[in-house]
Formats: sequence, structure tokens, C-alpha cells
Amino acid sequence: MAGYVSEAVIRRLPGYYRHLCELEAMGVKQISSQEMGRQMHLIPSQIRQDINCFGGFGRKGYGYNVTSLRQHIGEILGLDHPHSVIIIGAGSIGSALAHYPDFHGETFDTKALFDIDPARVGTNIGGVPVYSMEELDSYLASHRVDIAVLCVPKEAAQEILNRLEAGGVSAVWNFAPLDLQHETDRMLVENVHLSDSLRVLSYRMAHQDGDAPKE
Amino acid sequence: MAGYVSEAVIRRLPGYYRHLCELEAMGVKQISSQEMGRQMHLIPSQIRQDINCFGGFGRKGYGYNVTSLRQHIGEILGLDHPHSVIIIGAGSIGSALAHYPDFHGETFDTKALFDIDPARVGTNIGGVPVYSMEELDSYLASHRVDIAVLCVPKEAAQEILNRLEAGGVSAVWNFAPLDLQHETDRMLVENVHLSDSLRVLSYRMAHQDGDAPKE
DNA sequence: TAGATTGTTAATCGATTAACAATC
DNA sequence: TAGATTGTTAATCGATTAACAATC
Repeated sequence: MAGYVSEAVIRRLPGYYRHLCELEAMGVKQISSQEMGRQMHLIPSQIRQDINCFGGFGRKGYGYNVTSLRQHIGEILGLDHPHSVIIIGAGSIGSALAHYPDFHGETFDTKALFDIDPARVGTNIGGVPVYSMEELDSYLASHRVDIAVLCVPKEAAQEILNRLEAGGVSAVWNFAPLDLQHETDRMLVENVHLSDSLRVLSYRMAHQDGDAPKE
Repeated sequence: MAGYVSEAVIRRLPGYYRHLCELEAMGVKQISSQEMGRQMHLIPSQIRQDINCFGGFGRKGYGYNVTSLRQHIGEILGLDHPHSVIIIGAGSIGSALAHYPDFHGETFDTKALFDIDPARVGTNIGGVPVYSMEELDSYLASHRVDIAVLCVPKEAAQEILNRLEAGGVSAVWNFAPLDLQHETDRMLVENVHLSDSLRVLSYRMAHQDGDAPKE
């Protein structure tokens, strides 16, 4: 029962969470896996299988209580406790994330931004103070940082990763276009790879309506 | 031979493309699936299997020519021809993407930004002119748009999606936090779901070092 | 030629789907 | 009770990995 949970299941959890939040906001109290499957375009038995990796949160003959299931999945995702966040790189993406409402909530709270550009240092972006990159190590020495968001050019990524690791950062959310997950085993890394997602879209455009990829 | 290509293979293609670009930049001329597997942390036979969905681009006893394979995969991804792009929503994410260098190249070229805020209309963000949302439909009537990047609040997304579809847009790159892929079948949609990615990271932080997800 | 490495078929493994007994 | 729906086991399906003949 103590469970290995497959990557596929983990990646579906945020979708369930999002959907349950919406149902809750709409005042829906109860839902069956069948109805939820219809709404999310998933097969009911997959939903039950996924949820049961973590426990039996439903009631036979009734279905699931929306709020209770939302809370359970929130806890499973670790959204029930706070994470301190810093953003490295105050370029356009870093600045955009500093404005992101999700990053100024109870779950994720952005404490600082770091940048090499002296013109930005000392300013305030979306309410977040911008520090010099030179201050990073001393900042890490005196503050607990759960998540560092990496928004620097890929040339700078590796060196910064080492400093984050040395500074005891738990996890990195990486926006630089390179795979960092294998570069470290003391820190968790999640790669975003925005351009990969765009290229997948481009692939589909090139191959839609039965264009055979091979002649 | 005319091939169905699985989702899993498609999602790995951008990774191959990125890696081959890097090898090319480093002046590497030739590579075997074994060496590439070592570098990318993939199994050689998977790389060969993936590539062979599209054709035999290698040479027995030699491996692959880096430039040639990079070009082939680039074509497969549709990166060899131009895509016109518009961005809907000039908030922080929309603006950040307007500054994104990839969006001002030969493959992806950003032509216009649309926003409801009158203060932004008429300005220029990253060299891209900002138009009023009211001008969207007439713009679509007179310009071919390949990709619309959706960076609006989720409440506004559905109505705009309908207008994009009516205007003949081919594909949508969706940054709004809702699943749009099933809402349309005439347009292709790729959902980014940034917050899902962050939540997966949060999940891993909560369950690392053998924390059993189930007691 | 001998060595290397592909392209491809076959074997394995894991994830998805179906089925159904338990039970609310 | 009868109907509904879960939790879970079993069956199916598809993706990954291994093996190897072909051949550069």
C-alpha cells in the first residue's frame, strides 16, 4: 500500500485540483468519477485509480465530496503549507513571475529577486525587492529558501545552480532552456521549457488532418 | 510506414532538437545513439526508435550526422517555415512573451498585441504594437494569423477563443489556467499551465526521500 | 576485413481500461 | 430494499527496452 506513484499520475493531480477548485467555486458539493470524467474528458476508472494511489476519499454509492477531495489533493500536492520563493533574473520572464498573483499568496510567497543589472538592483518589481546577484550567497546563508525560480540565460544557469545548491535551496523551477534535472541530486528541479511546448504546437500544425509524418 | 506517432515521442522531439543544436554549436559533426543517450540520459534504443518514426536518418556503423539530423527534426517540428503570431493580453506574461527573442525570429514572428486597457493601446511592447481588443476581429479578417498566444484571465478566455476560431486562427498557445483543448476542434490548442508545473514541483518536495504518499 | 552502429522485430514492462464484488 | 458508485483486481493495450541481422 505504501506507494510508488507513477509520473503519469503525478502530472494529472494538478488538473484534478484545478477542476475541483472550480466545482467548489460553483457550489457543487458532490461528484462521481463518472460525472467528473465526462467534464474532464477522462475515463472514470482512471480517476478512481489515480485517487486511490493516495487513499479512499470517496463513499460507495455516493461519490466524492468536492471540498474534501479538493483539500486532500491540495495536501498531497503540498499546497497546504507555505513555500518561500526567490526569483533569479529580473528580465521579462522573471519580472512577469514577480507579478504573478499565485506567487504572493499563502502557499507561495516571493521574498526576493536577484539580478546582475545594477540599474535594477534596489528597485521593486511587483512588490518584490531586487538584490544584486552578489548578495545571493549571503541571502541564502541567512534565509530559508524553498524554491528558486531560475530565469537567467542558459549560459549563467549552471553556475547559479551550484550556488543555490551550496546555499541549501530545496528546489528549482527552471525556465532556462536546458535540462537541469540530472545536474543535481540534492535539489529537486522542474524544467518548464516554454519553447518545447511551442514547438510541440508547431509540430501539430505541420502534421494535422492526417498528414502522415512518414511517406 | 505512414505513421501514427505517439504523444510520448512527439513530446521528446523538442529535447532532441535542443540537444542537437547544442552539439552543432559545439562543432560536433557526428554522434551515435549510444553517446547521445549517455548525454541526454535516455536509452539508445529509444532514441533510434523515436527517430525512426520519421525515417532512417542515420548510417549503419557511423551514427548520425548532427547537422543533418538537427535539420530533419527541425522540419518535422515545422521550424523550417515561418509562423505569424499575435499575443492576446498585454499583462505581465503577454508583455514578457513580446520580449521573448524566439518570438522575433524567422520561425515565429510576433505581429501584434491586443489588450483591453486603453492606457496600453497605441503603445509598443518589445517592438510589437498594442491594439485594442475591439480591433481583434477586423485584424483577423485582414491578416493571416498562425498562432494566437492567449494571456488573459480565465474568465475572458472562452469568449476570445470563439473570436479566434471565427477569425480563422490555426492554433492557440494557451497560458490561461484552464483546459481549452477540448473546447474546439477546428483549432489546435496547446495548454501551458505554468501553475501545474509548479504544483508538481511542490508535490515532489512533499514526497521526496521516500515519504510514502500512503501510510 | 573487423568493428561499430543502425533499423527493426521481438520481449518486457507499465499504464490504462474494464469488470465486479463490496457497500453506502 | 434497489440503485449507485466506490475500491480493487484482472485484462488489455501501448510504450519502452532488448536483441540482432543488415550493412557501412
